[in-house]
Amino acid sequence: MNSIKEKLKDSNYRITGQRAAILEVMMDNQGKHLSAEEVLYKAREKMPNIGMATVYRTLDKLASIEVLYKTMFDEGRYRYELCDEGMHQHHHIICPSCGNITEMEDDLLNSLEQKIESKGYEIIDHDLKFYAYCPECRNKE
Amino acid sequence: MNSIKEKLKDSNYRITGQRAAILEVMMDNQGKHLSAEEVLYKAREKMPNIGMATVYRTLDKLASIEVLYKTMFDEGRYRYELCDEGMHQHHHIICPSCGNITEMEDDLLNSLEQKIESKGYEIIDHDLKFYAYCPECRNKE
DNA sequence: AGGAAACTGATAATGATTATCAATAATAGT
DNA sequence: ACTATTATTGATAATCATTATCAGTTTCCT
Ligand SMILES: [Mn+2]
Ligand SMILES: [Mn+2]
Ligand SMILES: [Zn+2]
Ligand SMILES: [Zn+2]
Repeated sequence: MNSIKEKLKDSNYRITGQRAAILEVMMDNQGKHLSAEEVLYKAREKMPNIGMATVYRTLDKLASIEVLYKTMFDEGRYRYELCDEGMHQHHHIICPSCGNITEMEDDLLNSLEQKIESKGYEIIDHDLKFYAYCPECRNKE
Repeated sequence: MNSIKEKLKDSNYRITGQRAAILEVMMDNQGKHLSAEEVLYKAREKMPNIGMATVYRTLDKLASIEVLYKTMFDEGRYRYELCDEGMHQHHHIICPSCGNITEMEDDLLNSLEQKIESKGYEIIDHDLKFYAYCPECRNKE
């Protein structure tokens, strides 16, 4: 949280009550993937007058300084979650039947990344989604 | 193209002039990632009265029977391309500086997929994007 | 050919995100 | 603490991609 405030200051971003509230929401919900609307409602519990535009602006700013990931899980809206400290984004497994999202902590993309870097690219991050029926949904068949 | 028509019939989809035109556009542009709007304009060269709604409907139908991939490259709109026959979607490398998209033919996700399947999932497909500065953009620094 | 069912284009509606702008609040320097 | 500068805010309107509606048309099976 301290390093987050430093990141904000480094980018000339001021620390306002609204931003603190949104950060709190994201930290209270680690592991979840929240939409902007969900963040708005949760933030209003701490700060009733916060507006939608501020939520969007803040989420985007926090994503731009790598405090949050901003991911689209194929439903036409972005979802946000706290970044993993110091590593690339973890992978997601999405069940096309029930919609549940599971996380995968292992990276295991080294051979692919080596191949890409050997062609002269400089990798910043990656985004890997698996579409897979989850064990529960498979049992229902 | 024959197997595509069979896939359409199997799903009770009729083969109309509009759909043929859209399929032609996608085949004329293999390797490209077209937005619905781009498909509309190219399809109108073959069939001037085709409407936007038909393009959206057709692209979605073709994606649902695995003739097309529908992918969002973080610009707020979907893009479509012909599927690779009989294999999972290839990977994409996106340059955050110039926006160019490169393809990667190697799959190389076996160890990850094994791990997921050993937990009881049934993998349908995956979607892997690398964000990486391309060789050209790196030279400009 | 005949008829059920699928399809079409024009248009309106939706829904997420972004832009605008006047009022307010956070910081840096005194 | 006071002030000037500059960033930020909330309300609102605007944008833009995608979907829904619906009456008229086309496909395709028998
Ligand atoms: Mn996650
Ligand atoms: Mn591709
Ligand atoms: Zn499931
Ligand atoms: Zn580039």
